Amino acid sequence: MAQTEGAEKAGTRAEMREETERQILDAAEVVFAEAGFGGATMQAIADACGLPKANLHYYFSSKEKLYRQVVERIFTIWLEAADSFETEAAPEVALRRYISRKMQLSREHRYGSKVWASEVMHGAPIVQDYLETTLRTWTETRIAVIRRWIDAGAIRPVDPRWLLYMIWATTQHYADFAHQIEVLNHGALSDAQWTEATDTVCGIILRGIGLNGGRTGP
Amino acid sequence: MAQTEGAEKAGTRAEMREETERQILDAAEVVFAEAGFGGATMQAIADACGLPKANLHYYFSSKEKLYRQVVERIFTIWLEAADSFETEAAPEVALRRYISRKMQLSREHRYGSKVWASEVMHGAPIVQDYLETTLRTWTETRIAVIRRWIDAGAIRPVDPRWLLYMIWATTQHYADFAHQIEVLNHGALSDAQWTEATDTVCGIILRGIGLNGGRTGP
DNA sequence: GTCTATAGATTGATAGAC
DNA sequence: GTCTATCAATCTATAGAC
Repeated sequence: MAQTEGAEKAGTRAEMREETERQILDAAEVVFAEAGFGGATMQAIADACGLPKANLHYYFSSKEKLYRQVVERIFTIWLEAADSFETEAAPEVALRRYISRKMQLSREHRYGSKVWASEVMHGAPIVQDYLETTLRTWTETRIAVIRRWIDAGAIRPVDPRWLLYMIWATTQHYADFAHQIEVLNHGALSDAQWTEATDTVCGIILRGIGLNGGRTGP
Repeated sequence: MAQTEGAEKAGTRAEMREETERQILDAAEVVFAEAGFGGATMQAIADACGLPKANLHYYFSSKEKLYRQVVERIFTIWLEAADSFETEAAPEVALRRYISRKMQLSREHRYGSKVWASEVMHGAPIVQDYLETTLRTWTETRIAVIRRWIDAGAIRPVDPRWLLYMIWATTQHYADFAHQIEVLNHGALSDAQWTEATDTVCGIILRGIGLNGGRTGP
C-alpha cells in the first residue's frame, strides 16, 4: 500500500521505483517537448503525472538531471533505429528500411523527437558529447558505406552527408512540425497518409540518387 | 546627444526609434533562438544589445509582444522567399530557384529559422492564425501548380504536400540543426560546401520527381 | 527617452511531518 | 516513500528620478 495509486501490478520495491521513474520521464518528455527546457516547470511535469512536485526531486535530484535522462532515453531509441541502416544490404533495401523506420519513429515518438530537436537547436548544452562521439562515429561508418555504393556504381555520386541530412530532416519534420502539418491537413494524418508519405519520401530519395524508387518496373 | 551610443547617423526622432527597435529585435531573435521563449530573459536580451532592461519595456510593452514582433518579422522574410516559387515557370526552374532561395535563407537567417521552428514545435501559440490563413493559402496555390505539372506529365505523380514538406524540412534543417551539422563537419560549412549541398538537394529532389536534376546531358 | 531601484509573482529546491 | 509548507533566487514589469 506504499503506492498511492494502484499503479499496475506493483512487484518488488525496485520494480515500483522503476515504474514511478518511467511515469515521470513520460510526463517530462511531453512537457519538455511542448514548452522547451526553459519553459517547462517542475510543477507542470508533476501535474502531468499526478504526483506532488517534491516527489520529482526525490527521484531526480534536479530539473537538469531529469531533462538529461529524458534526452538520453530518446538518444537510445534513435540509435536503435539507426541500426536499421544495414551496412550489408543493397542500397534500395538499406535506405528504404532506414527511411521507413525513421518515419515510424516520427509517428510513435513525436515528443521525443521534439525534445531532441530543441536540444540540438539550442546548441546541445547537455548532449554535446553524444554528438562528438556516438553520432559522429555512426555517421562516419554510414558515409563509408554510401561511398562504397558510389564507387561500385550502384548509386549516383552524391556527397553522403547531404543525403543523410536530407533523410534526417525529412523524416523528423513529420514529428517536429507535426502541428503545422496537421493545420495544413485539417487534422492528423491517417494511416493511409502516413504510408503514402513514407512511400513518397522513399521514392523521391531513391530515384533522386539513381535507383529505381518504385517497387515495380522501370 | 539623446542617444547614449553613437548609433549610426541618427536622423529624425522616428528614425532613431526605428533604429533602436531594430537593435532590440536583432538581439531578441538570437536570444529567443538560443534559449527558447521560456528560457530567454529580458535581461539577456538587454545585455545582448547593450541597453538597460527597462528600455526594452519602453519600446515593447511585454516579453510576449517583443517575441511576437520577432516571429512576425521572420514570417515576412519567409513569405518573400516563398514568392521565389514562380507559378508560371517550368518545374525545373521554379523548384531549383525556390530550393536555392530557401538554402540561402537558412544560411543568412539561422536564428530566425530557429525561432520559427521553436514556435511551430510548441504548437504555434503566437502565430496559429498565420498558419491557418497566409501559410495555408500559399500552400494550396502551390499544390495546385504542382498538380498541373503532374497532369501535364511534366513530373512524376507525387502528392504535392509530401514534396513541399521535404523541401521545407531539408532546407530548414541546415539552419535549425546547424550546430549538429557543424559538429559532424568539424566546423562551419564553407562557401563551396553550401553550394555543393544546395546542388545536391536540388539534384536529388528534381531527379526524384522525374526531372533531369543535373544541368547537363541526360 | 534613459536609467536605477524595486515591487509582485513564479520557480527550483528543501525541510520535516507522516 | 509520500506529502505539505516554505525558503531563496530569479523573473517580468513598473515607478520615479534625471
